[in-house]
Amino acid sequence: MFSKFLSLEKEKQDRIINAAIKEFAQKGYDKASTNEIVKEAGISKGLLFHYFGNKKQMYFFLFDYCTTLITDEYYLKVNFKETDFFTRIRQAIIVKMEMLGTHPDIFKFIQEVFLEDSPEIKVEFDKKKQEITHINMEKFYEGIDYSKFREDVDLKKIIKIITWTFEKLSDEVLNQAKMSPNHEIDYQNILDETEEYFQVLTRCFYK
Amino acid sequence: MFSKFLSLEKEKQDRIINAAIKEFAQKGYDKASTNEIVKEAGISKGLLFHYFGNKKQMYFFLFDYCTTLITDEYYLKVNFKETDFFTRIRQAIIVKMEMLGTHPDIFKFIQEVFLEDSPEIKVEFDKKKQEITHINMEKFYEGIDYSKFREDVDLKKIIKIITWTFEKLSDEVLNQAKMSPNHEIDYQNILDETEEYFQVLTRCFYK
DNA sequence: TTTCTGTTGACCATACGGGTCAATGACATC
DNA sequence: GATGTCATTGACCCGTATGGTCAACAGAAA
Repeated sequence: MFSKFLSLEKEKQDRIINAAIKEFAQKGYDKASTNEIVKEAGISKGLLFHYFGNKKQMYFFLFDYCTTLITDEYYLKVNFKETDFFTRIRQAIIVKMEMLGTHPDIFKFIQEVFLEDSPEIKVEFDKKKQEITHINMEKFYEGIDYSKFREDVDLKKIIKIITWTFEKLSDEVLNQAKMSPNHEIDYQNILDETEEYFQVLTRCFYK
Repeated sequence: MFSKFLSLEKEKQDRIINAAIKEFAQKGYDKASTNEIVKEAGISKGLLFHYFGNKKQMYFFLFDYCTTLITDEYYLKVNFKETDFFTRIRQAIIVKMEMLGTHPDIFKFIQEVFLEDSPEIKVEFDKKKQEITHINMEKFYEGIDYSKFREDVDLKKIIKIITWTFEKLSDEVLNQAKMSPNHEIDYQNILDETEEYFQVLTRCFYK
C-alpha cells in the first residue's frame, strides 16, 4: 500500500511524516492542509499524493505509525514484571516525558485523533481507538499487586483517581510549556512534582 | 452595542442565541458557519449581521452571555457560608449537572472557547479567560475550613487531586452521554457515583 | 399615499481545498 | 548519443463555502 513511501530514504520519510503530524496535530483532520504539509516537508504536492493516494489514507498511515512508535517504546522501557502500581506508573510517566521531548507533536496528534469527529474519519476510527485503548489498558494493569492498597475503600475508584491525577498533571505540564516563552519543558521540575504526588497518593491510598 | 438585539422579544433572542451557541460549540470559531446559525435560528442572514455587526462581535456577546449565565446560577445556588470543602463542591457539581440538562450546549461552548486558538480570537480572549478563572477560583475556595484535612501530606496537592477527580468524572459522564443512543444523561447514576467518590476521598484525605 | 422600521435572500468577492497530469529531470541500459 | 524508466514537479481544475452587503420588500403607522 505505502511501499513507494516506505522505500524512500529515512531522512525524507521523516521530513514528510513530521510535517504531516505537525499539521494534523495543530489543525485537526478537516482543517489540516496538504498544501501546508508539502510546503513544510519541502516536496511537491504531486509527490505527496503519489505516496499516499489521498488525504484520508495518509491520516491512517500516520495514526498507525504513531501508535506503534509509542507502544513499542512503552513495551521496551516499561518493566512489566514490576508489580508495584506506583513504580510501574512512574516508569510509564518517565517514558512519556522523554517522548514529549523527542517527538513533541506525536502526543498532540494522537490526542487530536481521539477527539476527532469529522464524519469522514469518525466511523472508521472508532473501532480502532477502542481496541487500542482496551489492549493497552489490559497490558498496563497486568500483574499489578493490588494487595498493597487499603481495603476500606473501593479499589477501582482509587485506581481511577490515581490515573486521572497523572493525566491532569501531564495536561498541566503541557499547558505550562505552551505558555512559556521558549516552549521548553522543564523535566527536572516535572519529575520532582510527579514524585511529590506519588508520595501523597501512596500515603493516602496504600495500607 | 447590541441594543437592537436586546430589545427583541425574548423567544427570538433565545432562538438565535441557542442556534449560535450550538454551532460554535460543535465546530469552533473558524468552522462555525453563520449560514448554519441563521438556518437553525430561522432568520435571514442579513438580520444576524444587522444585530451583531460581524461574526467576532457575536462570539464576544455569546461568551459574555454564557459566563454570566453560569456564574449567576452558581452564586445563587451554592451556599458560600458552607465551610466543608466536600459539601461545597457537591453543591457545585449538582448545579453543574442541572445546567448540563437545561443548557446542554453552554458548557461545550465555554470549553470550546477555552481551547480555541484561532488567531482572530486568541489574543483578545486570553486575558478574559485568565481573569474569569482567577475570580471564580478565588470565590470558590473562599472560607473553606481546611483544618479537617489530614496534615501529613501537602494540602494543595490534595485539593488538586480532588478537583481533578471531579473534572475527569464529569468528562466521563459527558462522554458516556455522547456515546449512548438517546444522548440522555442519567442523573441519578451520576449523583450516586459522585457520592461514592466523595466517600473515598473523605475517608482518604480527611483526618 | 407616504414614510419608516424590520426583514429578506440572492449575490459578491475571494479564498482555499483536495486532487490531477502533462511536462521535466535524472539516471541506467543499450 | 539514443532510448526507456521512474521519481518529481507545480500550474491548474473545479467545486465548495465563507463572511458580509444591499436593493427590495412587508406591513404598520401617520
